Amino acid sequence: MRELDINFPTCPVRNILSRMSDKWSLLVLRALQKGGVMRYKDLRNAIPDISQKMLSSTLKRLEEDCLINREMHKEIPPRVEYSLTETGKELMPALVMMIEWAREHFDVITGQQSMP
Amino acid sequence: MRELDINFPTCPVRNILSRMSDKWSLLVLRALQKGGVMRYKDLRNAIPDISQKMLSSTLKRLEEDCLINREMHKEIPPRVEYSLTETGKELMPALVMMIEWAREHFDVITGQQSMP
DNA sequence: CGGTATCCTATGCGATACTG
DNA sequence: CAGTATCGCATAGGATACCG
Repeated sequence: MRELDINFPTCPVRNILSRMSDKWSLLVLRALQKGGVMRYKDLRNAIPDISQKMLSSTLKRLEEDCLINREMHKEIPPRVEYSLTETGKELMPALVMMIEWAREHFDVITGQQSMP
Repeated sequence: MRELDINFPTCPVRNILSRMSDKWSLLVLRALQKGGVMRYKDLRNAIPDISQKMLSSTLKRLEEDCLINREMHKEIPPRVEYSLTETGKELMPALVMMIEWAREHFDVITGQQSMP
């Protein structure tokens, strides 16, 4: 019951929200939820317009934040598999709710003005 | 059952998520959920480190997206009240879930590395 | 295949000053 | 009180080339 801390970066809400507020993280998480265990290339196919650079850095960030697992198989050619961690999976209900909400209200939200 | 559209900006999920992925929108929505009807100054107090410029532009964007109401009372001095629309309120369960998740997993997520 | 490294630019955002 | 207007910068992110 400490509703006190509203300062960034110690406030959990501020801190975590700031990690989600980038262009690709949520989309990568969603792709992994739908795809299960996925390779780097699978993720590029799932999100065609993400650049290599951004996919790499997003994956690294998510791994550091313990939201995804990265399993490296030392073969030739190399094979790397990504999947959600338990922590990551526990975020999914909230993310799915946001996505459902987005689908339901898309027309209202985008109706009045244009998205550049 | 059209799971096909993954292109921005026509994909509802891509489109809506991109609107949420800024520094302040979710925090403003959360403040309005906790505070109910709030004036401009109330919001500045609730989020002390937001600049006037960003609060203004965030509010304008949220209003255009039909997530908040802006009610202008033509008095002197002026009084402007902000509140969540029905559409905005319907997003709250998902946002609250994300916040709960953030609180529960804050330690795990921030444990390994430092947040600059 | 699964990435880095480098360069470059658009823009999100903050600070400050001003206004009806 | 509730905002604009203006300036300036840091950085998120794209394009391209290269690597083990």
